[in-house]
Amino acid sequence: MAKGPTVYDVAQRAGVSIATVSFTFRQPTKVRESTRELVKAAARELGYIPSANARGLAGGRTGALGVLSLDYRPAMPESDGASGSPSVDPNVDFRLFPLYIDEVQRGIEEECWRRGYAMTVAAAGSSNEAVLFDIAGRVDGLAIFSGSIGDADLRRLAERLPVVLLTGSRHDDDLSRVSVDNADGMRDLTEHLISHGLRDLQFVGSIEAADRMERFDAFRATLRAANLPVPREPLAATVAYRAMAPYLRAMTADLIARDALPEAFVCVSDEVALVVMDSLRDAGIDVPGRVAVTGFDGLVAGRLVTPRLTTVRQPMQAMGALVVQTLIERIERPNEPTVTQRLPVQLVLHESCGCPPN
Amino acid sequence: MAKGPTVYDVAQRAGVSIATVSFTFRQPTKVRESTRELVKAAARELGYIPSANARGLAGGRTGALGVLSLDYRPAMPESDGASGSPSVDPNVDFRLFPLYIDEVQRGIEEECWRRGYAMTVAAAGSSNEAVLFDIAGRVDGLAIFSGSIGDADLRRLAERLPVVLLTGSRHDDDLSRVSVDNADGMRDLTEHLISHGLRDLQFVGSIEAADRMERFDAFRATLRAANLPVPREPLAATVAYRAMAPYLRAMTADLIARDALPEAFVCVSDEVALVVMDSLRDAGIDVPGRVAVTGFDGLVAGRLVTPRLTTVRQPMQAMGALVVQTLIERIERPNEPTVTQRLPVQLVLHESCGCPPN
DNA sequence: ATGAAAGCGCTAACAA
DNA sequence: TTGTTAGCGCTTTCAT
Repeated sequence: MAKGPTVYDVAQRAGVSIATVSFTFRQPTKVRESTRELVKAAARELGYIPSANARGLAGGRTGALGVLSLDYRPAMPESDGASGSPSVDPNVDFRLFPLYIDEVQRGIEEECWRRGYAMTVAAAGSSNEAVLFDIAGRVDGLAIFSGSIGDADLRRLAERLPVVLLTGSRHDDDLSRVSVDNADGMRDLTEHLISHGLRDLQFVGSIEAADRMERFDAFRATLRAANLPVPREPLAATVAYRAMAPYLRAMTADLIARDALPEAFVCVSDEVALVVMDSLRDAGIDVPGRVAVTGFDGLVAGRLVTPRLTTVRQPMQAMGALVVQTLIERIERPNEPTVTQRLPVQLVLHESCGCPPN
Repeated sequence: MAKGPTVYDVAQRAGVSIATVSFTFRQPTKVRESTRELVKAAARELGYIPSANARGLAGGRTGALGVLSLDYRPAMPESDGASGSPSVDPNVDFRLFPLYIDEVQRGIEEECWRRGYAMTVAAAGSSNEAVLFDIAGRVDGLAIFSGSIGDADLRRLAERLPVVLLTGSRHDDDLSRVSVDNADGMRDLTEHLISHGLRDLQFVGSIEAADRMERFDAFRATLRAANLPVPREPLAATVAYRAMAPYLRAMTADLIARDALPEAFVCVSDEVALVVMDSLRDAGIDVPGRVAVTGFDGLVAGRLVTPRLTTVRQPMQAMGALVVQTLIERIERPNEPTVTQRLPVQLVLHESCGCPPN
């Protein structure tokens, strides 16, 4: 283990120059087959593993892509329905089901390796500035879930290396983005609910992030076009992520107590929808009989609950892959202009909106 | 973005030598405060981000740790209980709930950043040999989920850099391991079931991996000690991971049809237990009334089902942290002998074993 | 306290 | 086809 054989060792053992060793691995065609075999044999015998550092230094690139992900710690405290008590140990803070970010990250990971890049990850939550710049210094490009770092840091990073943002649609900066057709999805979803004959629809969840705002806007626009009452703002519009679940439960209970339930809860995300549905069930409210509930994202978890969650599915895996492709393109052609790419979404109808089981 | 400022640029701008720039960041005390500020200012103005490659090359280390994880693709095809039909789109292959590996990986990630290391990941499933050696070349140490790569590759890697295996307890090699007290946990669990008056216990699941074998052995030993019938081998003992869920469903149905259900299914893992419970529910079999079911691992998902799953919780987060600590120790002191560390597990009693709700 | 200079292991011209 | 050689950006003695 001590030192690790280098090109020099391999070259010596094979009786060739270090250039030949390098060529053998990087441009095999430039080396006569017999020589190549010789070198490979020597490398194998020595247990030679090329240093990515040296390679990167010489080549001016690291061969790795980085991901800055959010630190979604405790996911939604679901109850199991058997009791009203919280079903999650407070000392266990792991997400209850795979989130949006997990699926996208998987897409990134696969595309990375497919394209010959390594993937280095950092959860922005746990990251101080040092960590941030450490990872920036060791990758050729950075995929950033928007919201994971501050604007100032973001700008500094983007000046130094290719950066692609996941979601978010602000236009006051000049960054590449991969996003989805939030408005289309929400319009389709809302129209579908209207087609069920529902007229009193409430939007639920924080809309601080730009893409969530798009959803809310599309929701309103669709209601307006249908001459239906248009809520001025969402329920729980500004509640912080960590506080969302308890807030939603209290809110639901309150609406029930006041007999003020709408005909449908149009939730900004599946995570929100799942909590809302669970609260309703705890209270004995029939979904979708008494009130319909919809989500947005298309998490796997939405298909495991009863009734299954009607939602808008984002092509998360594809988004991850597209981020990587975009990053690599910018690495190879740094001077191209930035791009915002939107992927289509898909309306997924299940029972929570009132559709019959299929 | 183009080139990125280097120490030389910063040095020039600050009117000092490159050594001073380096010292400013690595050994600040060696530099007069005024100089330090000067350098830092220059660095900030230039947007200087140190190259991890160059740093690594010079320092003989990369500052990153790697993780080789398994490529658990389609998790368990659970049904939602509303219908017998599979509730998962075949074109969506993301795990249904966070697995053992996710929680351990989170522990690794956190400890990595805490200790100032970056974390690079590779899913072994998608990895050919090239990927394997690529990652090996870019990290100072490797955490490997056992089973993710072949023995030969494992040996080669271990010769070249510090390696710690997660779980698995073979003693025919000389590798460091982080594992848990599988036997203790299974003994406690089995004794608990016996204390419920259960006498006809069946073990379910593959025991190919060493730690799973330990669980089965402890299960048998405990039954033997209690003078109860000891199954010679588990049900589904050799079924492959991907084929497990359908196999279990068929198996359960068959046992029911033959009226051959045991009094308890002691499952090798929570994943197996969840499928078994779900199949039983689909068939209208009462758990734990007619048959008790237990798991092993302590996945979050086990607390979300009804009845909640009695299981043995592994300290997954702590395991991840310990792996990193062990790795770092070996990096700093390469000549220390390898170690196998076992962490204690905890019996978690819920309703699936027959305990009353708490 | 700061600078000069020698590498770290590899790649890629350029030579031969 | 293969070898020679000049860096890549940084750390780290060793001088000053």
